[in-house]
Amino acid sequence: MPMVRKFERRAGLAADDREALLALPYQARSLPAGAHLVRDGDRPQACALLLSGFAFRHKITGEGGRQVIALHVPGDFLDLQNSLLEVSDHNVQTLTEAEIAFIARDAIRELALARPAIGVAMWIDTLVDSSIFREWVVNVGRRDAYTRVCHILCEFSLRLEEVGLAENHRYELPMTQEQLADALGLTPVHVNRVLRQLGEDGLIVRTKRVILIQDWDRMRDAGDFTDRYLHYGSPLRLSSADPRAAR
Amino acid sequence: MPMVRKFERRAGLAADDREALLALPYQARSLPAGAHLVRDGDRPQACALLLSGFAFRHKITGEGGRQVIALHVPGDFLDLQNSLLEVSDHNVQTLTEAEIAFIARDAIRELALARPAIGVAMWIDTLVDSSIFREWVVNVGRRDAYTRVCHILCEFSLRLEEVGLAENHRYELPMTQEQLADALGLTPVHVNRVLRQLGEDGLIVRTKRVILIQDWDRMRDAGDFTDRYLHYGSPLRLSSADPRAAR
DNA sequence: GGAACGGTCTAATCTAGGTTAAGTTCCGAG
DNA sequence: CTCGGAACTTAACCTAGATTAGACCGTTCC
Repeated sequence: MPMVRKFERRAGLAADDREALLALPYQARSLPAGAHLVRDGDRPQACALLLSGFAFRHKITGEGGRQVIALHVPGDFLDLQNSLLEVSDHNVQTLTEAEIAFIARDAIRELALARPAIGVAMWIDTLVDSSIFREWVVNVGRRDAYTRVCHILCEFSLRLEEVGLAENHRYELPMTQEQLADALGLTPVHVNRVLRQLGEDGLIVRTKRVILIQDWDRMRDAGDFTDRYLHYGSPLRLSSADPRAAR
Repeated sequence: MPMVRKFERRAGLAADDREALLALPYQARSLPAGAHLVRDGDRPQACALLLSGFAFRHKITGEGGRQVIALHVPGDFLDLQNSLLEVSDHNVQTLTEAEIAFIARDAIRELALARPAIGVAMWIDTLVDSSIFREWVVNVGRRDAYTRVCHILCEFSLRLEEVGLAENHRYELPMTQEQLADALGLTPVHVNRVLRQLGEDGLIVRTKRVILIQDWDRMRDAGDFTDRYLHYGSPLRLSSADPRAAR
């Protein structure tokens, strides 16, 4: 399970915590593209872990505009926050066909209380999500369209590489240009213009939906991108067996 | 301590957890407006709790643009995420003169591990922060300037009321128009235009920096605002003594 | 008292990105 | 094989908000 690996890297779980995490009862289901997992206003009873495929979170404004808030790749928890907050404040939907493990809210909460190291690991997971939200606020609020598109393509490249779905900055973009536009606060027309421009500028090559970033350094600069906010590396050392926690 | 009250409302702490939370060692300091608490790239060793005054978080883009990511009111933890993530991905600064309690990173982590109910309460706190980030992505990404300004003024009204700093939708805005612009992804010039317009439309009255929302319902509609994302109300029942956690 | 300064306000002009409207390409279904 | 629909693409035009440039405060500090 990639999720367990991610937790271990980030929070350094002890063996028994690892067991407990894997012992979580879940129900796996396969869902088609576009399936709704949580709707704004719902009181969800289960929390979803993405096993394969892609999903996204979004909100709809009063005027009917849609803002995509997050993209999720395999191994991501889709809505850990719904285990602790009573009513959902946004929608979660599959982007592609996806396999999803549903874990009961209560099971998550109980595990977090019974095994604090796991609680902290899940907490960290949501903190990294937060960090990405913050970067998206910046992307959408203060970068021009060209930079913005470059930035998100860089982010996707790293995140997909992390789960083995990209190699040498080459990956299949799991979303339509319209969805991409909704993630960037732009119109599909303009996203298309920028993508064409990126091709002409020799930054990317597109064939269907696969993106190849030709020159990572130039792309990173063009996208004002650093990976700091993704919080890879530098794992914490925390576990129930940690001596510092022994009191 | 307003922070403890907030936690109790949200996570329903037991008496001994309450004690432990209050027993956290801290160092209180008074800081002038504009003081830097954390800088992007830092490895902070302490976590700050805002006792009085205001603070904000922001990021600077490569082109020098600034995006304000969050406003914090008394009782807010400013950077709980820094207790668990190694290097900070953004800046935190006081907005006004402020009293701040610094709590050692390790103390927070140890408490979260030793008293899972408190860990969960802190987790919830960061989840609510997240929810606000998400709303800000939407605000900045998909709402026009007019709606955007109304929305943030509504948010501030409720959040300030929550900590006793607003009454009848009347409060002192703790930031300059330039800072407001940076929070909204707009220019100060345009923020000024919109504020004037809001006055002309009879939605607000401004005298110096105090804002009075004259007609809350109209303002809420104009700002496409709902308070769902602030996650007030509906407390969870969780504590170390919770029978469900006893295993 | 006045100089310097940070904040507010305003008008004039400009442009990045939105809007509208088609055409095109690609598939899957029948 | 061809029909229908969704995604992509492009061009022409338009507008919300940016940019630029000052004027006009208060207030603090000589």
